[in-house]
Amino acid sequence: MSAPRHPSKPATLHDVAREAGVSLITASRALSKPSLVSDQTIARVKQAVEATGYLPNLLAGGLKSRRSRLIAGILPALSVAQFLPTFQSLTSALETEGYQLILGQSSYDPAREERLINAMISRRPDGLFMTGLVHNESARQRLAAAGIPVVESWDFTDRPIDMLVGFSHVKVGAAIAGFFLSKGWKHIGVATGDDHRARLRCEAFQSTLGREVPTVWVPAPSGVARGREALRRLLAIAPGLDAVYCSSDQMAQGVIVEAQQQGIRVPEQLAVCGFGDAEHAAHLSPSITTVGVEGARIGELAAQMIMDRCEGKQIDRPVVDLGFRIIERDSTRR
Amino acid sequence: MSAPRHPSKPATLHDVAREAGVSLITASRALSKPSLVSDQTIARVKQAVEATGYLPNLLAGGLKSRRSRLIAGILPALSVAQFLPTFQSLTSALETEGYQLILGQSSYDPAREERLINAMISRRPDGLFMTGLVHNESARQRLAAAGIPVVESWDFTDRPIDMLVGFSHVKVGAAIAGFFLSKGWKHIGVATGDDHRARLRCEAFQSTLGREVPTVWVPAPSGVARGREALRRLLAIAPGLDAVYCSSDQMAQGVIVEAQQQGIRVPEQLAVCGFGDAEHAAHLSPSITTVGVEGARIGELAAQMIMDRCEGKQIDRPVVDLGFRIIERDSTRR
DNA sequence: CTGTTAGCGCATTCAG
DNA sequence: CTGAATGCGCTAACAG
Repeated sequence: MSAPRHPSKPATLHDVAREAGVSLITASRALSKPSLVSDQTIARVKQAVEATGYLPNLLAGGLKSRRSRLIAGILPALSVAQFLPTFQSLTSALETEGYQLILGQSSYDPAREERLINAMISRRPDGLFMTGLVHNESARQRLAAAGIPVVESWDFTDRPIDMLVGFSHVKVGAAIAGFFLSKGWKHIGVATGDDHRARLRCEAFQSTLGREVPTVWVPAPSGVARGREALRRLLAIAPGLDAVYCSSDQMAQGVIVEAQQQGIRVPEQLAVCGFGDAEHAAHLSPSITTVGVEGARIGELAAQMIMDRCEGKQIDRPVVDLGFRIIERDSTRR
Repeated sequence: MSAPRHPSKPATLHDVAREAGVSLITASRALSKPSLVSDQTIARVKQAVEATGYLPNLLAGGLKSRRSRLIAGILPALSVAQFLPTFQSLTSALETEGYQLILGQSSYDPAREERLINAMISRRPDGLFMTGLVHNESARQRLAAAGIPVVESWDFTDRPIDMLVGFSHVKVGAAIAGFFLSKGWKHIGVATGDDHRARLRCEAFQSTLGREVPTVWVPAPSGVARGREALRRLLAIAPGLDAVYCSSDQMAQGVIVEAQQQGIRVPEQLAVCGFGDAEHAAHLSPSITTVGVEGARIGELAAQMIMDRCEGKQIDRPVVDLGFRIIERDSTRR
């Protein structure tokens, strides 16, 4: 059995000040604005910190200073590999400056997303990072009203709530279609997740092709198993298929495995293109043609923009289009 | 250019109370302890909340109530796929009860881990979730002194700081060795990450085999590219290799790809076993033999244990060994 | 069921 | 360079 523990109350700045023989505020300054305090006093205070085992209470400090040094970060789900580099670099960049990330998962559900945004605002974060755009109007207004820096990402619009770092999925879809057209492939299919951004790419892909092509939708987040399933379903409706665009590299991998399993040679008989340039894409056999996106850079830039704004700086380019590039590898070279 | 925004100050509970014509505390209770307030008053307060656009300030509430409803969660890096199901379920379970997770990345660095733990404690979280055990003695004491529920995970010891949900990597290593021995393979090699838990498995693997075997270490986190590199290095030092244990399924996949590339048939000429039962492991060709671990369950259970303790409940089983199982698939069937 | 009082731990005034 | 007073927004404790 494990019982609740009732430890002695943690030391407060008050205890430190008493131990050091200085006033509360001097202790406070010694720790957070040392330039205002004599070296001697700083030394005494630091010693008192050691002696008492003091750790500051950032909640209390934040209440008065209105700076929580907390940044909210919302993504659909941690299991979506695409966003990991973004959140990894975002979290790292924040940590080095003493900020921490509060994580929220919206599960691709707009209602949950709105509840989550409200819950986050209630924590008075100094900023908020959103994967995707906020479409819900009342959530947009709440965020605007909160008056904190907000970075939307992984998508594009000229009118973000506040700031944006991303790229256009419409352009991605069109570029992939252009690539497919340049190859002269005739029997094209699509295996795609059903989330908003994948839909944008898919629609642009088809409208650039100038026609509808056989398409299989799978629930996001799409994985290897979904990719295998998708190819089976695609072949059932389009037996002569010779090229597939997949909404993620995980799906693409599933499609490739399923093809090989069925004795269909990739790329000779079936060309496959993914999206996201996942870690493994370059190292499989065949290596996967995909769309490279600067996921880590998104997190880095967003962290910088949010923190700069927290320092009161102006942001020269509040809307950044990082673009993308098609990375041709073996899965489409024949 | 994007300038700092200066919005009208957000509504406080004070504003709500005035709008509703009740006292501050009544408004507070109407929102957080409705059973103590008449339905009529609740209705008036809720209306006032709508009218003012009020969102509670959980920082302020937490300061007084000593309940931040914040849980700290520390992992080596978000890019380590193994821990994703754990953090996904942890975050979800917490969110449904109004708790949020503060994320920290320790980068497999003990010094960073300690700084991170201190930074987290400064936020006065109601609980802390650790991936792995806390080995640093001063960090252990800090955590014990903080008096909050702490769950260590993804490893095993009889003497955790507070609570534990995990399994023994020593037993895993021994079990894999037993599996390899039962197969009668003679020319065994190891491709492993250099992190603490992978080391434990590797040592137990070799000591159960009763001898040292050719081993290639790669820096954690290990990925597909590292797996390919590892097999090349292994073959250089052990040309007759016929079975490899890999410390992750990503590594295993890399080993398999590299083998196929070199014309080595898996499993006929080279048996490959991974660890973690990643999503893709079952769906590749060949499917990957691996060690299944209840990653999502770890997060779920940990969330429950932490939240129960926050409610003052006793935890019947503060140390839970979830075990593991070897999942034999095609990559070792010959 | 409702209200009054007090204070969580700290940082921001203002004053020496 | 140091200090005293004040209050951030909210809830616990006690009273009606």
